[in-house]
Amino acid sequence: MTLDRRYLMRDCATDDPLLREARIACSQCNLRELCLPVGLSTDELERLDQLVRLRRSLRKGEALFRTGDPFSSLYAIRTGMFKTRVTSLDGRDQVTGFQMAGEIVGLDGIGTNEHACDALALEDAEVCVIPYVNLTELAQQIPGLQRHFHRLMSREIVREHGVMLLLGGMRAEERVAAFLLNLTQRMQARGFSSREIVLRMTREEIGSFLGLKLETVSRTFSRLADEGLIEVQQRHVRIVDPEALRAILQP
Amino acid sequence: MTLDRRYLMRDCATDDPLLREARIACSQCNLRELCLPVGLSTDELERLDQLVRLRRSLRKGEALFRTGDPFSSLYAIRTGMFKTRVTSLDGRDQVTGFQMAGEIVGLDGIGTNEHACDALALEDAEVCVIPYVNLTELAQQIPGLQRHFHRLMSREIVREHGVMLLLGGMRAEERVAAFLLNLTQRMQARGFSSREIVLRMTREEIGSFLGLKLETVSRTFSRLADEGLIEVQQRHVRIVDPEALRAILQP
DNA sequence: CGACATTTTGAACCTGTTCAAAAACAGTGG
DNA sequence: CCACTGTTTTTGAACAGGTTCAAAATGTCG
Repeated sequence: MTLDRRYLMRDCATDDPLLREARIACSQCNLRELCLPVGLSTDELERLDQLVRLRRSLRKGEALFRTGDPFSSLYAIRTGMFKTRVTSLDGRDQVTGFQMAGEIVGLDGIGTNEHACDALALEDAEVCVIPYVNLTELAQQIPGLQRHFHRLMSREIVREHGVMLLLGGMRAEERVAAFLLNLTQRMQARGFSSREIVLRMTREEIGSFLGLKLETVSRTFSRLADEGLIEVQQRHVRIVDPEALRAILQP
Repeated sequence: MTLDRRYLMRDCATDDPLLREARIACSQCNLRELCLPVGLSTDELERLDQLVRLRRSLRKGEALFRTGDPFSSLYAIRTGMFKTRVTSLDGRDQVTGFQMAGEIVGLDGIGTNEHACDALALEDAEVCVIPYVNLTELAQQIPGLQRHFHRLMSREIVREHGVMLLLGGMRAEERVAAFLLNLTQRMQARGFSSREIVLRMTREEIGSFLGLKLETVSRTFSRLADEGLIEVQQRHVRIVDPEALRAILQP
């Protein structure tokens, strides 16, 4: 499952209209081992191609959808990183996750037919549009797709359990270590170095995700750097001692 | 949608074997407006009856499933309250939710075919066993059921977003207020008083859910009681001033 | 009734927050 | 290309909310 790194890194910003036809089919996509097509037969994959016909390009900062938007589609991220966030009645907000290539966003909208969070592009990005009704129709015919879709949602639930564990009990240093390790792990699964990270989000966004203030995130980075576990230069983070970082999580 | 309160409160502890045949069909169940059957036609409901043929009784403290258990079924809670919790590598655990009648547990297992959390009965309880493969087969034939099942999972994701918001940013008093209001709301939807709560969990379990220590939970209860917002006698909580409680969440 | 678990309350402590200011950086337009 | 403006990041010092440790009170169950 080695992916073509150059392809993933290619410049995906375009001046094209908001929506345009998909030029690359799921069956040809090099994210197919990570994305919706996982486990489908060649035959089934071709039927999936029929479904995912639209792409959408976003500029940095643009919203893929916002809380209250009518729900119609899921989105598979092709390039770029997103954040999802919820906002409480009194205006405080909480980043609920950072999503990258091959991951699906929009599942929150199925429950009420309205999106329940904002999804914002942290950099120029491109997504495949998966109309939900078409997906369910197809899933009705392809049990494997049905099953995979359920798995996807279940994994999202389990991922959130992990975040709750982090937010509920860990201290700042543990949260930051868990965050970095999680990022490297996911980058690695996409064929990138497991040591070099380029953060696409601000300290404040990291803090919001981790339940910390931005100053605490910054200080924790500095401390980990002082101790020689990482090297930090703005948004470039180099994991110097992954083992020590892991050790923070298993005292 | 008023439910028969006496029925919900009935003593459900039995000396029956672990599993036994369901005597009450989904189509007859007075939780049908809350549970899996929501929105199904009479005809479809009868097919659901075929699927949910087993019941399981649990004693207080017993596990419905544990992390690592092979996943085979979802469970619809008929009576009794449950908690779900995850445990980190170093043994700390986090309560991820409290579930009550009409709610579905076990969705965490779909992703990996193994349960990813523990589900424990906080009191004597009874659940309907919903074999997952049968459910998906039926969902394949009944689009409405398929849709409803997706909604169920999506709502769980959104619920967890709310918990993340709570854990990430709220202070102790807000967390406790949110917890109490959420409980009353759910009790009310089940035909109970929205003012009287009997907590089925310890202060420690509440604390674990809210990301607080048990002492903090206790102190916060005491403070809210001093201020006249609630009355606390051990596990009996009476909401004296619901508006003031809500006001805590919208400063 | 007695043993054990749960809850309450107090006081000292600590981690992360708040407020503030300087430094580094990014984007803009001349 | 550089200067300029606004944003992001770093760091310091005082502060506060929640934790920790401890002990008493209350409740529960055999």
